[in-house]
Amino acid sequence: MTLLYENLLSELKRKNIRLSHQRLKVLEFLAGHLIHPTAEQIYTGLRKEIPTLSKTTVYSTLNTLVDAGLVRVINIENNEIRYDIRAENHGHFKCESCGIIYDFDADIDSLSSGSLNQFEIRDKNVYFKGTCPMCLSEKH
Amino acid sequence: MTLLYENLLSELKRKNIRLSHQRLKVLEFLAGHLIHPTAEQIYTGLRKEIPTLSKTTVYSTLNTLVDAGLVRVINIENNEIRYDIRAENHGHFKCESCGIIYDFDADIDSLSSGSLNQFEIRDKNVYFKGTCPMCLSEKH
DNA sequence: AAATAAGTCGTAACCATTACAAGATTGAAG
DNA sequence: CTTCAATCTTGTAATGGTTACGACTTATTT
Repeated sequence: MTLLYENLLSELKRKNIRLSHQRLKVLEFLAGHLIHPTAEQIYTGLRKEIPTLSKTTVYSTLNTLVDAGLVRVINIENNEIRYDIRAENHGHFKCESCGIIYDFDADIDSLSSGSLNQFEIRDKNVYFKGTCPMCLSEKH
Repeated sequence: MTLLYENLLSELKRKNIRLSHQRLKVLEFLAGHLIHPTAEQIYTGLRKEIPTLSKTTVYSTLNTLVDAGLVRVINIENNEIRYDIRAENHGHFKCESCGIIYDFDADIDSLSSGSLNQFEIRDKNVYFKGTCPMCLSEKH
């Protein structure tokens, strides 16, 4: 995790993005809470340490990090954006009962079929929906 | 296409969903315009024939059809819901330049890895983003 | 034909996200 | 260290797609 965090910092420096206090804290939160949080969750989580933090800053920082390629957007529901710092190829499973988003290994690259060979692909996403084992067992 | 439409109607009857004028028109629009439209586009498209149509009805109808399993929601951007009537397993490619969403064949079922064998999967989605050939050629 | 259920409609509310402008911070140059 | 311009942060207000709600209309049942 520390390694991940260090890599992110050098990546920011390389792209000439200032390492402000707020940005570092947002990155730290993402690296330390691999729960695909919403902007609201990040905001609430950081307010303890930074009482003056503004929600606008969280959104603005996240957009900056997404543009820089350090953070990925997860669009599963249309009424909330989730953010993910993990870069490796993986899919997301959202439990419709508890709302938790799980990572799962998926060979996404093997999907790109020949019918898209004239297209410039910049981003690949896979998500499933259903019920997680924990919620399944509670239904008894 | 007519075949598709007929199948949808019998499916609605089977589920005891009334075949109101508005619902038939929404279905007809979806079957006749395979462009993954927004609710707004459906609303605008149908107002010519049904001047009294309400946007609320379009949303309500779409939600009914989605719950009945006849229509699928496509969440790619967080600020618009797109609707798709095609049922077969396929992925979506959204061009970030012109906004068009293309279908492409993808063996989505081959993705479900073993790490999800305790999960109840109800819905699988794959979408890519990038630039389509048309927009690529215009960049010259 | 009356009664009950379901569907439609318009308006208003909701709420996550963004726009904007003023004030604060940062990093580089001298 | 100081200055200065560029960038970043903040709060408030706006945006806009979607939903809640209540009145009215249409369909189905008895």
